[in-house]
Amino acid sequence: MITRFAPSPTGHLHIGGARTALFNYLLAKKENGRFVLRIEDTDALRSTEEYTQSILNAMKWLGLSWDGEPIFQRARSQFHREKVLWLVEKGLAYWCHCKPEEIEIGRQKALAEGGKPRYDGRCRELGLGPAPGAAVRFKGPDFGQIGWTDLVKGPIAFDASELDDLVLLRSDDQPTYNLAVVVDDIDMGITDVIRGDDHVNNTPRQILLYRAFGATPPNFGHLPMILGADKSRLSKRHGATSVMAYHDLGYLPEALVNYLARLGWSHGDQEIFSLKEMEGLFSLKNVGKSAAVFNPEKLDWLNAHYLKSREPSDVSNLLKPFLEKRALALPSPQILEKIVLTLRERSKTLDEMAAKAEFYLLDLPKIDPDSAKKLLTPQGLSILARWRELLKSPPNDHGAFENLLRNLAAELAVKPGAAAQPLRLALTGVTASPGLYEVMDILGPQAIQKRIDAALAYAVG
RNA sequence: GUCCCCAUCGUCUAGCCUGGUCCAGGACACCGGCCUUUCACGCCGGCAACACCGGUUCAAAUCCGGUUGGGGACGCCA
Repeated sequence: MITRFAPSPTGHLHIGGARTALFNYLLAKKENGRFVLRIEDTDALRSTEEYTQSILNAMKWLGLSWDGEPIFQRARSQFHREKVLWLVEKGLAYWCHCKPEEIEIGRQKALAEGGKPRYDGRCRELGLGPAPGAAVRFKGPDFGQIGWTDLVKGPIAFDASELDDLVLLRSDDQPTYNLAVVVDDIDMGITDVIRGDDHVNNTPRQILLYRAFGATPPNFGHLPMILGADKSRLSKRHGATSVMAYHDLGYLPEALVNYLARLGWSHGDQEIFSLKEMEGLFSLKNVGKSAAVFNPEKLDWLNAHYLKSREPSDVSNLLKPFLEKRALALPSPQILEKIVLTLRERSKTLDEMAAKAEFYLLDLPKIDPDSAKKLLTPQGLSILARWRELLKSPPNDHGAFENLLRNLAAELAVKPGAAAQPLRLALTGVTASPGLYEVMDILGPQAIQKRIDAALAYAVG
């Protein structure tokens, strides 16, 4: 089995493309086949080197390694051209001298009259030859059915009369998508073409081309679209759509891969899958037929899960760029790991974790004014003053702090929570934070005193 | 408009092929509770769906037909 992912470098790798790539990758792995990458850069105007690199990077980040070197389609245009000419020679394609503008007018008219816009084939039997501005069209059948058993959707059939004679070679001598895809898929020995739903309409045309070339068509499988919350096709206005945008937001590749896989595919009730595990489990039989809505909350949940289950040292390293982006000084690896340990159950993304880490890394935390108003009251300040005394020598384990807190609460006749909050505000600047013992363990005795002093001064000032 | 595809909780889905074990299971989200120095995490519990109509059958989420709704395609883009 040989599968392929064939993106056109006219944009960054997006969510939909990534899932297509993932399913092709998974299928090849499951069947011990090959997964190849082909860059469809035949649209010279819109294809760029930057996008090509961006797509390759995104694939690597996701862990979707391909076999062999990527194939660049543009480099093969001469080969494609020869194949077109061969078709003309065999009488399976013909030169068309129609002006694109004229055809466009006919198309608009047909659409306006409620019909299906299609080329009328007027140059078909004219026996025209090459000429400036001429294109080559495929000579399709006039009747009959073209069908296949789709790997995900089951039997699909089109009437030949629905298909017009598609252009194979543009008037600028460049091969078109449908031609290049078929020629390359044959040449590369692709056995299974797994792609987006939006290609179903191309499939009968491509099957016809396979036949014209005397080749057996591969298996086709069309994956349902991914939709936004409003059920329309996922696009920029639904938020981040490029894979690397999720990287920048602080998502882990395994979370995104896991999420994308479950968008359409399932294996019973299981929700958590590693890429390796899916490689053994994947099957197109378990891919649904209907479109799926992209749900960022579930992605968040998965990301939080992986943030918690990955090695803290790994997470520390991944977190560094996000801290740097916030211009925060990096602590020692040991301290950073401790910080991660206190934050990973409270963060959905690395970026959120970096934001939450700020109070540790700043010289003094930013005191939230509203919380200060509530907590740095005369009573709060006296509690804080007591803490200042008590913490001259900070507790050296969780139990010791627990005792300190309970004793103080008893002495002041308040609940432990009430005794703790002023200290929390002094140390972290906010009222919701990791456990106070863990925070103090990370800050160390000097910073503790400094922060308490600053909080006492804050209230006074 | 024409053609193609799709239709189970708000969302992702299991079940559908091989009808009864489904007054429909899991997950996210949401709501309640427990735990608790705050917030989270975790644990426990709850809310919530077979689009509609007809047919086949002793029996339909499951099979068939239609309706409605949604998506996609209709390029000398890919």
